[in-house]
Amino acid sequence: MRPEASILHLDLDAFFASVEQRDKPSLRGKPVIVGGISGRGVVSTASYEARRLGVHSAMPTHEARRLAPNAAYLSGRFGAYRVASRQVMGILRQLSPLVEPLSLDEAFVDLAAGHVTDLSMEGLRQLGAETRRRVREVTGGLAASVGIGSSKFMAKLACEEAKPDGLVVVEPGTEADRILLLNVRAIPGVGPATAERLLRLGVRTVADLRQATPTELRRELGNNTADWLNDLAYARDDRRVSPERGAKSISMEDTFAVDYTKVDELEPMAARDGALVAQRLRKAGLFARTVTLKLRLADFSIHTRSRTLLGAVDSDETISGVAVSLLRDQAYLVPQGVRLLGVGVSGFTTEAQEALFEVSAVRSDESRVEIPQATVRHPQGGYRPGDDVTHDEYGPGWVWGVGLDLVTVRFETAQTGPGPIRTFAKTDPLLRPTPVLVPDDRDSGPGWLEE
DNA sequence: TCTGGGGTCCTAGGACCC
DNA sequence: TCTGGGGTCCTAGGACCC
Repeated sequence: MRPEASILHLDLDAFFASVEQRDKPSLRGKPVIVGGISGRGVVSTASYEARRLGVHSAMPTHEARRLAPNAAYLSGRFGAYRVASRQVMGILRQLSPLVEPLSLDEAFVDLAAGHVTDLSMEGLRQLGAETRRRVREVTGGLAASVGIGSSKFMAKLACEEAKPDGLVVVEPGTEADRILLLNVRAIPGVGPATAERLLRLGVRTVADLRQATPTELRRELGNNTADWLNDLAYARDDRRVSPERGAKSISMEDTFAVDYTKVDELEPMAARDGALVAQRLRKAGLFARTVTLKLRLADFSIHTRSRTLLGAVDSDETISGVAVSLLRDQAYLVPQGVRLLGVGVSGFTTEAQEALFEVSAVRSDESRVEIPQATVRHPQGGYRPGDDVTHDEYGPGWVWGVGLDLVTVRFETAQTGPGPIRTFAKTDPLLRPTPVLVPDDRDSGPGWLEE
């Protein structure tokens, strides 16, 4: 905790859904849901109109469809989200070089390390308002909420309080009183499991937390969590804003439309995900020593196997080979039904340390597995709801609906106002996906998130 | 037609080393 | 000879976040 309120937290409101409403005028003021739109998908972001119907992030999409049958269901356009994110981070970096992005739509800023000199309450309110105004202007209309306080904890809570589309500055000295009535679930880092344990101690609110004895907290939660919670109960938090933390792992996973029960069917998936991960690794200029294979079974249990190699690698063949080998180690689980398979790498270095015998060990020990093309990821091929398309006659639009052979397009853009709908054959030579404007994405961060 | 796809951090036990 | 302690690396699982 600092003597002055010099940490700012910014969060874009209903980020993905807001970008969609910005670029699709006919969706403004309507419920919009971005997320997995297939049978086993979940909601990533719901617009505020959809939230009013009871839809929220992490909710299974089929449930959302029941609550909001008339909402627009979109897969998401990550290129567009990255562009907006980059614009916002740019605005924040003008306040201070110390910007810590937490995801595409959220960041901390250390104002004391920057060019901001007036840290008075009035000065901070102006700064917050101006930042929100700039975000709206530069991104073409996106709403951001801002919280400012004397620690990361207070700034984040203030931002939460400010939503939607608001600003809260917490006056230094008032922190400990302000949080007394908060439910412990409002503390970032306290999830369902920790809340449940706390409840067993009769702890519901921050005030209850102060009443609990350190001994019983430690017994129930372990020393680390107990001490950390005890500090937060009095709003003590001196975590620094640390920008540019390099990635520690890269992974890819897929939930299947139906469960798989045979290892042979899963091997190509493991190989493909391994190759995709290797591709991203090379793009980032990294090498990895550890490969992890993850399975989620029909009963939703998660099982991981990892192997750390003697050297750091980045080739499709090695990573795929290890992934397949790890899958074979887990083969005994497969008959229970596998609903998700994932491959991840970690233990990064910036130089190759490929130990040759390891590669050959993988090759000789494992029969070669053919690596299918990445396009398998979207087996329906081509068009997904919400995607940008261009028609030679009608111009730019977006995919409104996809049928067996047909695709329905709404011709409108951020600038046009609501536009007309037309249906085409998927194979129509005049229609094609609009090339995505992806910023070169060294600092792209996690790809998929809810707001 | 129950429950995504990224990530981060922590814990705990065993191997191994000094 | 009858019992150490610290540190690091590795693995598996779990909690949590957006």
